[in-house]
Amino acid sequence: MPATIRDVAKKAGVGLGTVSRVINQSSQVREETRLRVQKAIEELDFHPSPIARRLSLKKTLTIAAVAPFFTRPSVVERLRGVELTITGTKYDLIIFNVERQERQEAVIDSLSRRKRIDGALLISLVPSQEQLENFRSAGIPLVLIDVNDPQIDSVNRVTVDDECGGWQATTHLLELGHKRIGYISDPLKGTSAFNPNRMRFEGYMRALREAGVELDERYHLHGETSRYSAHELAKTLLDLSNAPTAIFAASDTQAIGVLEAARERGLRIPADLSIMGYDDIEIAEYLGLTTVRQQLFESGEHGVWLLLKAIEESGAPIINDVLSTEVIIRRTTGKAPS
Amino acid sequence: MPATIRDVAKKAGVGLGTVSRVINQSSQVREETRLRVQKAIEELDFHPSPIARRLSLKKTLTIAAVAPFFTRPSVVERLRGVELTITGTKYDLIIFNVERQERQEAVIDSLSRRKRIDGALLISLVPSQEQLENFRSAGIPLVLIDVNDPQIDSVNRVTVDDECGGWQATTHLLELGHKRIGYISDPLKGTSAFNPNRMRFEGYMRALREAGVELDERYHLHGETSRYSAHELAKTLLDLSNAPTAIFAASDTQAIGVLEAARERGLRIPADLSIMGYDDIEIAEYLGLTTVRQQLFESGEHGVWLLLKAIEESGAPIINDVLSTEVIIRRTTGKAPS
DNA sequence: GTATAAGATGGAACCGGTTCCATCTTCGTC
DNA sequence: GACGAAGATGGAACCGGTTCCATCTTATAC
Repeated sequence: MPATIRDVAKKAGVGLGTVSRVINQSSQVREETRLRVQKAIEELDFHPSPIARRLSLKKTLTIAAVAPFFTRPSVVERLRGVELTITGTKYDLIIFNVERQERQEAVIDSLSRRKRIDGALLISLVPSQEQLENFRSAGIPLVLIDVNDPQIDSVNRVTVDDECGGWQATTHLLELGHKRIGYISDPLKGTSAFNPNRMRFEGYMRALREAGVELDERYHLHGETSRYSAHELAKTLLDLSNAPTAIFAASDTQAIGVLEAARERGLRIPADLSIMGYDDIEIAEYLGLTTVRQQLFESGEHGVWLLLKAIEESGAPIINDVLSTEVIIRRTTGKAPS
Repeated sequence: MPATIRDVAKKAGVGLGTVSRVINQSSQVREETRLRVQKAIEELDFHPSPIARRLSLKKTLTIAAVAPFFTRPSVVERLRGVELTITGTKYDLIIFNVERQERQEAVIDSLSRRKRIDGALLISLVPSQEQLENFRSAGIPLVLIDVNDPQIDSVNRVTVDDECGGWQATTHLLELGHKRIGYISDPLKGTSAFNPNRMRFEGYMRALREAGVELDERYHLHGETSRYSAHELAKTLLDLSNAPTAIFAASDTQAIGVLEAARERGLRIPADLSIMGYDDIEIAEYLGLTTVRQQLFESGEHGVWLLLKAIEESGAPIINDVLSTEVIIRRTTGKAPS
């Protein structure tokens, strides 16, 4: 039977209030008493029960992270940031994997019920207005990571400046002398209002505009997210008269499809065609893919900071923390063919 | 203020014991009373506090999974199995990421302190004898996933039949007509006693023996786990007089190094050289790498089953659950050159 | 109608902490 | 040395469930 605070009190010959004060580093204890209690704690190998503390504090000291954990490597990296940051705080982290819509609803509903968690992080998931309202009325602070929907307001968020990312990628290609730059992405107008692709595309356009390059509608193609779809779209681009000399894909996965199409056409990379991805997933390094890196790990870290602040300071302001992006230059981009 | 069980009791005009019985589906309640309580629960939107329940039950209803979460994609897949299986039970899952030795110690020590968790899953991590002893003396059931150390005994485990995997891979190559089959792996005798490579190698040898193929010592090379090291080792193999016509690498990561070496030497794959990996990581599919798939998801699933059994039936026997492997044939293996 | 067993119910005590308030010490001041 | 303020301490009450036991109801048998 593990020792309780009362056992310690008895052994040290003090009241239980005093033991509690020692555990919680209260300054209200005389040094001499503190040592005596400390000694009893060690002799009994006493460890306070986190559950009893939670009940008495009326806090769960638990934070939930909800994410489509395994579908995208980027999410794992974000979670790594979350996990590492929570360690060293007094909070426990419960991770929920959400691969399907119905599970998302079930998980979020169960979390917004009172008394299970002190706060939640939603990663790469778009909650409905109703779900947001449930959290609000339950008084559970929320932080969204990687959810850029402008409709979602008055919720703490950590987002990436995708417009800037699109601009950086395009500018990198422009600086290499490319004028005909293709763009392949997911559909810009989907049922989901959450669309980082829209922002990347805006950045792409701004870069071209700033460089005084004329826009050519034929260069922008949109299909589903898969590599296969990107593969087909890339072939369409390469078959154009005046085909692009560079292609910017809105994700590394799609860039891989483009790489395959180029290989199929016998194009040398980057001599004949430059290719840029977006995300810097693990395979990117192996493939030597030039890409745009988001601060994934840091997004998790910042998310936890925001959440802890929201939990501990009830009047904390709502923050939208926008992280910057960075071009990672590898072997798939080079000077434009002259 | 959320409703408590006492509020419900008052509202329904019953004692609190009765409410508790209704919540816990005890049969000891008259149907009529049950309905009355049910109604009060709904009207008050009452949800029992998991924390109070835990304190009173003296159970944490929490399970920990400890894993080097992000270093290997295979671990993520195992965790997926764990997470999905725990959902739907009454337990919460806390995940700990362990990337360094010192963190492993800190995490495991803190977990084996009483009263934090009801059970733990250690994934792809080798605990010390002392750590095992700590769990045992704290009465916390343990399941090891992907830890094949024969020294570790009397602990529930989910392992993979690596000997069989090695045998299957080698047999696949033998069936394609290869006689000179190289083998590249991590060092077989490391400081860590945990060595699936050893078993894979045993399987490789058994397959050769059974096929009546003579062993050639020069074909077995060992280096560190990286792709770069495998790259170098592969070149050594390919430079042999009587070079192997097939190479079996003990991991997909190492197989990628072999692929690079083959490309560097201008070898056609699989016409000139067949290559097999092990693990079936995500990139393997993209590269068309023939490999050996372990039941990763299932290993997580089985791990949870074993753990729950150990938690709920105190006399449950120790089990070592060995999962089988499967060869995934893709494009890097083919008939031996004649 | 009564005796008895079986079933349903109420609530005190408990799980192991925290906190607040009353009480007791200690110390500085004149 | 007396007095008041500040500091230290003890412990009851509480957090919100579960469980056990005593009590009350109902069903069954004769």
